[in-house]
Amino acid sequence: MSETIEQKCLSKGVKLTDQRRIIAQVMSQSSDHPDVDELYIRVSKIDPKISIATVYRTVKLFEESGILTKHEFKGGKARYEELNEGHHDHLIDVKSGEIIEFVDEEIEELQKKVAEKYGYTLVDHKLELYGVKKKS
Amino acid sequence: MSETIEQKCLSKGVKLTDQRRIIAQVMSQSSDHPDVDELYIRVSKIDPKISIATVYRTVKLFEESGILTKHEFKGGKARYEELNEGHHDHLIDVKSGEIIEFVDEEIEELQKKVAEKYGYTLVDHKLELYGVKKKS
DNA sequence: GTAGATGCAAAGTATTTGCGACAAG
DNA sequence: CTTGTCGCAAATACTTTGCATCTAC
Repeated sequence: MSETIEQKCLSKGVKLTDQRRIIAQVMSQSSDHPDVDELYIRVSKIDPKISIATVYRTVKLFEESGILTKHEFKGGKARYEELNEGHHDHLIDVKSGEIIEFVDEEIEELQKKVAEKYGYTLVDHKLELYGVKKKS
Repeated sequence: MSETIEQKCLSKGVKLTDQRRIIAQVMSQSSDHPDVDELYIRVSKIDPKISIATVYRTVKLFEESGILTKHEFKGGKARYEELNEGHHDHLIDVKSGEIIEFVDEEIEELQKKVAEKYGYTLVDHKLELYGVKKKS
């Protein structure tokens, strides 16, 4: 287990409020990739007085602080995920919406090479695979 | 040169109106990846009476008909591009916003393999590289 | 004590839709 | 003719913001 979100807030100078603590806790416990509405529903169960504006403000702040990462998958709302040391990409089941995380070093390397080829240094990338489950 | 957008409309049974013809023409002549606002500005120069609702309806229709393809790059509005036989991905200059199209067969292959590995058939994918230009 | 965070409601964006008038096939 | 399209404005969906109040440090 790496640093908790609370520890990250401290080390990055992000003030810790009750609301932020709750949002951090919910995100840590979410292994899916909730959108803001879903996150709001989950935090509301812990503290019903939290407003959706605070949830929006907090995910944005956490994203800027490198605590969460934002995904904009096809045709939907922005979804968030805790950012850990291990980078990964996503394989999305187009039928069920299920998301599988994967890492492929070979692809990562090739991406860098492609950027180099055009005279760029890769600073970020987005790879999403959309698939249908095979009959087995 | 492959089929024109107008030809594609005919073969796909999409009714051709003046507005659609103009939008098709503008998209054909656009080598960048305009968003709806930008597209609206361009078509308005040809026919100022076209409404933005029609532009939205048309790009959606063209997308569903496989004539245009939609991109949702980071933190921006949806942008459209004419869909040709040649598939490609995008390398985006994070400073200037410039977009470079590229193809890398090796990456394409690896993507299929990754999907297979998890028991999926790849139906679509999205690969965007974000980079900064190297000093030369 | 003070700078920054919160809740609320109002304001912004981007996009979609209902409807009566109109045009393509 | 008849079905589908257009323009308009209103509606929707998601996200941001102004402001008065409150809270972490």
